[in-house]
Amino acid sequence: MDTRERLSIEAARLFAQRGYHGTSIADLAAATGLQKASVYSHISGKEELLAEIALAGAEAYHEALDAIPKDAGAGDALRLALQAHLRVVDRQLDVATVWLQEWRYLGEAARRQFLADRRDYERRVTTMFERAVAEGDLRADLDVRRAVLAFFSVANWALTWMTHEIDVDREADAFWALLVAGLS
Amino acid sequence: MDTRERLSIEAARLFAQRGYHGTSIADLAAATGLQKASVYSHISGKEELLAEIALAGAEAYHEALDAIPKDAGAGDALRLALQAHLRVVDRQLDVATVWLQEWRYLGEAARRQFLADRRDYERRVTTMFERAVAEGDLRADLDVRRAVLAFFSVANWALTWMTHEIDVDREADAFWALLVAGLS
DNA sequence: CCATGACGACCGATCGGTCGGTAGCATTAT
DNA sequence: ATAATGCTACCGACCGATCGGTCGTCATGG
Repeated sequence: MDTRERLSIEAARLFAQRGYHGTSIADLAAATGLQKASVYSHISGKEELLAEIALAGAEAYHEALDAIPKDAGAGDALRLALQAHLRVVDRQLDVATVWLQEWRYLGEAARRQFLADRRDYERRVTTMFERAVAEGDLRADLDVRRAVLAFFSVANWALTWMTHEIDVDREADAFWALLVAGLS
Repeated sequence: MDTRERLSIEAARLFAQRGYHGTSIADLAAATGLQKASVYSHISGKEELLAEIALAGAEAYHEALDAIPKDAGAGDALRLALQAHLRVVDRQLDVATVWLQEWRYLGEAARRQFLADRRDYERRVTTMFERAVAEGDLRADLDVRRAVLAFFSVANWALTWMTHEIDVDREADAFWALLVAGLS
């Protein structure tokens, strides 16, 4: 693995653990076994790393949605979407953490890109809910806005309880079943 | 309002907005119209403010639960608990944000206290779920652990969409109804 | 008269970032 | 085949700015 890639990975780890402002370039250099000055042979500044990680998060979520079979039923596609989201959280926990918590420290340009990507992602899931209602897989009188919020609530809160011991796909299925069937 | 209280309020606002490490004592002094040195007439250090705000969050959540009538049915008590939580988010958005996002920068002692308070809070809600199942207000085969996680997912994700235009109690009721009835 | 709170000046440490220089290696010219 | 060249990654030393925090002083009001 080349040095540039190691910098990204270690930066994601440190940003997720100590926060963007709580991580210094000296910390990052130490974590990669470099001197501070050497870090700047690979990056133009600290914020470049944050932007890169945040956009990598968006890409991961979008790609996870892309992998859902096009011929899946609308209801089942949502179950797979929750699986896809939780898989990203599990396999790229640091990136997902930065994506959720540290994006607000992005500069103007990168922040705009981030928000656009996130809005697209939410839009795709919203469309899936609308399809599921239209196809009769979900209640006809469903409040789609709140349903989408509930979906992302569960999906994003997973950051706080996710561990590698968990069977992610099973867990996602169980949560989806709970949401679909209701508590009563 | 005395100076010490203004410091707490402005600190919560700044910590919520820019993060703990992204907020300097100079920022806080400017926000309260003081000189940096004067801030230290009221606090012993930056971390004291973070600890105070984090513990204030815990207190707010616990008090909100306390206000639920003891004679409410177990199922209805959970609806009221979601109301109570969302009311804290709405009325003390800054404190709730720090409680959720910035607590990890607490020192050892304060962190332990924070985690204990949060565990107690989760325990109280878990007990309410168990009662609701026992009393037949929720499904007998309910997976309580996942149900509690779903509850806190929705409750805590509210930070991201809460605005003062929203009728909090109605919103909480609508979300609770959605969780109880399910998506299908 | 004295306790409190505000203040300007200052502290050592660390921040993000820059500088000139060099070791190592591949490409090219002789 | 060898010497000169160019390039990349790395480094120690350093930059001005800012960090959290301290000091001695002074004004004010009970």
